[in-house]
Amino acid sequence: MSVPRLAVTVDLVVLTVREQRLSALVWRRDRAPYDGCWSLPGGFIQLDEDLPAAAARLMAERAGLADVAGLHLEQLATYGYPDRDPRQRVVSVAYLGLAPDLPASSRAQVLWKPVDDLVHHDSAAFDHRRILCDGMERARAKLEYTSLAAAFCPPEFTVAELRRVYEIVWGTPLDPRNFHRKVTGADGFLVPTGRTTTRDGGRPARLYSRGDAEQLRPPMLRPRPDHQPA
Amino acid sequence: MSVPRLAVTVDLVVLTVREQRLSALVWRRDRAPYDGCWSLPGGFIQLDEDLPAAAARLMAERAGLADVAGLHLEQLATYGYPDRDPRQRVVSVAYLGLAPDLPASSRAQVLWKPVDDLVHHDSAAFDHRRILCDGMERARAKLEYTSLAAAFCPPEFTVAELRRVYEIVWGTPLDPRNFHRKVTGADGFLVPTGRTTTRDGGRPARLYSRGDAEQLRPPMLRPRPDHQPA
DNA sequence: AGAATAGTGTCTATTAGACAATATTCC
DNA sequence: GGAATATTGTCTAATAGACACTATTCT
Repeated sequence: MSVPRLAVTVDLVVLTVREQRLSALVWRRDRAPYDGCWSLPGGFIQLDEDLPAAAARLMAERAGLADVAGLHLEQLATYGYPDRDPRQRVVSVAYLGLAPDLPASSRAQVLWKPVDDLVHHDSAAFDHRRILCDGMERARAKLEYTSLAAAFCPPEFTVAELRRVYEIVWGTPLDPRNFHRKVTGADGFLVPTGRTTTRDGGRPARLYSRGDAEQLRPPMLRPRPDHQPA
Repeated sequence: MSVPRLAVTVDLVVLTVREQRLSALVWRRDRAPYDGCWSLPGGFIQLDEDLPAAAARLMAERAGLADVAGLHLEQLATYGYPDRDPRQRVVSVAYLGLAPDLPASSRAQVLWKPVDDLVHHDSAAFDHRRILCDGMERARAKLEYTSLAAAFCPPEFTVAELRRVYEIVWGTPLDPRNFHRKVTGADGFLVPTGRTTTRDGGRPARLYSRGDAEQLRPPMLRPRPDHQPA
C-alpha cells in the first residue's frame, strides 16, 4: 500500500488585549471559499521547515508580526477532519500567540477584531471559529497556573494593568487588593523596576517587568459562576 | 507555487500502571531504521479519516487495544521537524491514551515496558523518547487538576488503589488520610457502589466507580521537591 | 480640598499538611 | 490477640475572599 500525502498548514491564533477587549488577528477573505468571512492567518509549511519555524515565518509573513518583543508562541492543537477545507484535504497545526497591544499592521487585509464579535456575530471560514475558541480557552486556563498574562503587557507594566488583562481575558472583575497581594507575593512573577508611572491617574503605580517564573503556584483560579445544586 | 504534500502519521503514547510501575505500550523494532530500538505504536492516516478516528483505529490495529472500557484518549501534540524520520518527511500527530491494567496483548511485537527503562536505558526510535516524555508530563499535570487518575483504574476501585496511581505516576508518596479526605470530598470524582473488597488486605475498603466530574477544583498539587533559596 | 488610584492591613472561611485515634478485617 | 489496612477526627499553617484604611498623586 502506498503512503497517502496531505497538505499541511500552520494556522495562527494571535491574541491581544486592545481597547478593553480580547482581540484576535484575522484576515478578511476576498475570494471563495468563504468569501467575506474571517479566517486565521496561516499558510502551508515548506518541505524543509520545522513546525515552530513555519509558525514564526507565517507570524511575520501573514500576521505582520516580525520580531515582536515578548511574544509568546506555543503549539495549540492539530485539526484534520477530511472535509474541513472543501478544496482539498488539509491538516492544520494551530499555534497560539499572545502579544502585547501593538500598532495595527501595515497590511489592510489583516486586522485585530474583538473575539466576541468573531465568535458570536461574524462568519468564520473553515473550522476557524473552533480553533479560535480552543485558543481562547487555552489562554484562559493558562492564566490560572502560569505567569503568561504578562505576555499581554508591554515590557514595563503596573499591577493594575496586569489585573485588567486577567479581567478582560476571563470576563470577570477581580478584587484589586487581593489580586495585588497574590501577584506581588508570587515568587518570580514580577520584577520591580524601581520606576513608577501615573498613566492610570491617581497615586503613582510601581512598574514591573516579567520575572523568570513560568508556573504560578498555587494557581489563581478563575471565579466560578455559582452552580447551585437543586 | 505548488502545495507541498507530506506523510502524516498518528503515534500513540498509551500509559498504564502495572506491577507498581508506570508503563507504556511499545513496539520492538526488527528492521531498519532503528533496528532493535523501541518505538511507539502508530501508522499513517488514511485520506478519508479523521484524526481521532485514525487514533482509535491504530489503537486497535497497532496497540491491540480494541474496545477497551474506560480508555481515555486525547490529542497530545504534533511533531514535524524535517529529519525526524530518515526515510522521508513525516509529520506525526501524537495521541495520549490512559488505560487500566490490561492483560498483555496477543501480539508478540507489542508489549508494556516501564517508562523509566524506556527513558533512561533503552534506545528509542525517531523522536519517540521525547514524545513519550511529553505524554508522561501531560499525564502527571492532568492528575493535578482533573479526575483522570481513575482512567488508570478498573471500573470499580478503592481509594487506596487510586492513591497508588497518583503515587506511581508522580513518583512520590502521599499521606493516605489526607488523600482520602481530598478525593472523597471532591464533588463528582467518586461514586460509591455500596460494595467493599478486601483484596488489599486489612479492613474492607469501599469500592467506587468514576464520577461525572472532569475537573478537580481546587486541584491537588504535586508535592514539590523543596527548592531552598541561598 | 476632593477625586482618583495605589498599596497595606485585618478578619474569616476554606484548604492543605501532619498525625492521633478508632474500625474492621484476616491470621 | 496481633498485623494490616480503612476511615474519621484534630490541630496548625497557608491561602483565598471580603473589605477598611492609609498613601500619593492630579485638578
